Amino acid sequence: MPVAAKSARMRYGWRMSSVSPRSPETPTSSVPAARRARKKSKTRADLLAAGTALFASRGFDETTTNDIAEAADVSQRTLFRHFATKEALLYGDMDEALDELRAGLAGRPSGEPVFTSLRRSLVGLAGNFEAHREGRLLQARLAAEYPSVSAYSRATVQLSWERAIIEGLAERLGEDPMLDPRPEIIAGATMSAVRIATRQWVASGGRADFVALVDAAMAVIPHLGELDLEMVRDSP
Amino acid sequence: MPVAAKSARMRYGWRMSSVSPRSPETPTSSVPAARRARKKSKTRADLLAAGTALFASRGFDETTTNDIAEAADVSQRTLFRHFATKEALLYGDMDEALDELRAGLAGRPSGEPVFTSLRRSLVGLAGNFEAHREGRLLQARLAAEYPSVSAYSRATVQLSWERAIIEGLAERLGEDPMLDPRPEIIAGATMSAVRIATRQWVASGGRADFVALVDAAMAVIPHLGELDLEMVRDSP
DNA sequence: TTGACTAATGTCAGCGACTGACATACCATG
DNA sequence: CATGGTATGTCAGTCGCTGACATTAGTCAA
Repeated sequence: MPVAAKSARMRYGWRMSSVSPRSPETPTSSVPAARRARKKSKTRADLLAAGTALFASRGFDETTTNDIAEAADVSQRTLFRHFATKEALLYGDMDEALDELRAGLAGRPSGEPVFTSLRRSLVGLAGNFEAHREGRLLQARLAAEYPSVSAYSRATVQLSWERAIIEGLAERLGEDPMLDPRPEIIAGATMSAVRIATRQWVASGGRADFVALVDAAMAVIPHLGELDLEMVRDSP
Repeated sequence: MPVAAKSARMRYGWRMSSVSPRSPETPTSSVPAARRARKKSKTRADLLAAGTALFASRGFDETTTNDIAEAADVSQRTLFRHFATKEALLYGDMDEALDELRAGLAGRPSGEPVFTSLRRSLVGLAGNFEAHREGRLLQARLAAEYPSVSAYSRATVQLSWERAIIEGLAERLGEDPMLDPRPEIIAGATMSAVRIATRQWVASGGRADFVALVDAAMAVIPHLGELDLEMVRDSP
């Protein structure tokens, strides 16, 4: 029961391309010259599995990178060749989610209203969360307990989503995101919506409907302007 | 010229209350029993000054915490008693900005429209930036160059502002921020506006009018709803 | 003034994330 | 099979950061 961990680390975490395990072509035959890639993928997958298991049972700070490497039967050095940081290892399966988000945004029909496109794209993210419920819940719980995990989530994982949204929206709007502030502003509001939805989803133990939660939070964005007229809070 | 630093560290950074240097009561007399506090403040100030100077001349990763401690003529252990992390030392003068933001929000008249309150409160932040131009520019430049600094800025500094805004808005709206998503959504959009404004301000070398920049970015928030109707981007 | 009390600092040993350098094993390819 | 490149192992080292304990020095009451 590490009391909100008094310490922890974090580095950024980008780079490291190495394609995710994915389906190795076809179980057999086809392209026989891929053993090397398959072994590499396996090493990565082993590390991911070992890390997840240890983090879940012991906690984040309580697990050393050496523990993980040994559990995966590789050297610590190999671990750090696959993952830039300990945190990156915890979020090692997040690339797919990013891809789905990007693809979702890019795939929306041209004439569709912006917020509709955004909401529909987030369905992809939501689906990914439900498809990896246990892993996502673990990540969320560790982020709630360990500051370094929380920081990594915000500064790396969520930032990558935000950037994907900014680029996707700018593309749809046909504007340069460095000149038109709207994509970035919308992305900021959207990330808040995603955090709200995630928090509620985690609180429900992953049983709530993620899509509905995101939609509910997203729904308030277009109505923010109405608040500008309200003269709230007359002291009772 | 560290090429976007290949490595760096970060921990969270909260805790550590120790009041900022502020005015030590009165130059003389008054409360003579405060030498201890003054010395502590001086140590902190020395560390801050040493850190700033070294970071500016050598870079962030290129400066060790030991370098800073020695430059300030204290032990490394003392440095870490004053600042939880190396990054927290770089942002050691940011508390004032947070206080101004909080106070600004709390001090706005009750009947004032929400966005007006927010914009006026951000004037405090802007003023703080202009009052500490060199320091803020250094922080921004280091954040652009070193991932660990950027991560800390996002995950700690900006998060504290965001929380202040959420709490301030919830208070004004008389709502529980855990039930009403609007404060958090607005805060997310606002933080994007602040980042946009900061980026432009830094690009201008700190010469642009920060208040005007924030206002310009904030101005689009109430009009986000209009985007929902647009059917943009008909391929040319 | 003196003598406890305690807050601030120093010292030291150590943990653990991460890295560079070099060696080795192994798959790929002509 | 020879050649080459890539994934991995080994090892030593850096650096941020921490716990434990000793020391210094304001503080405050008698």
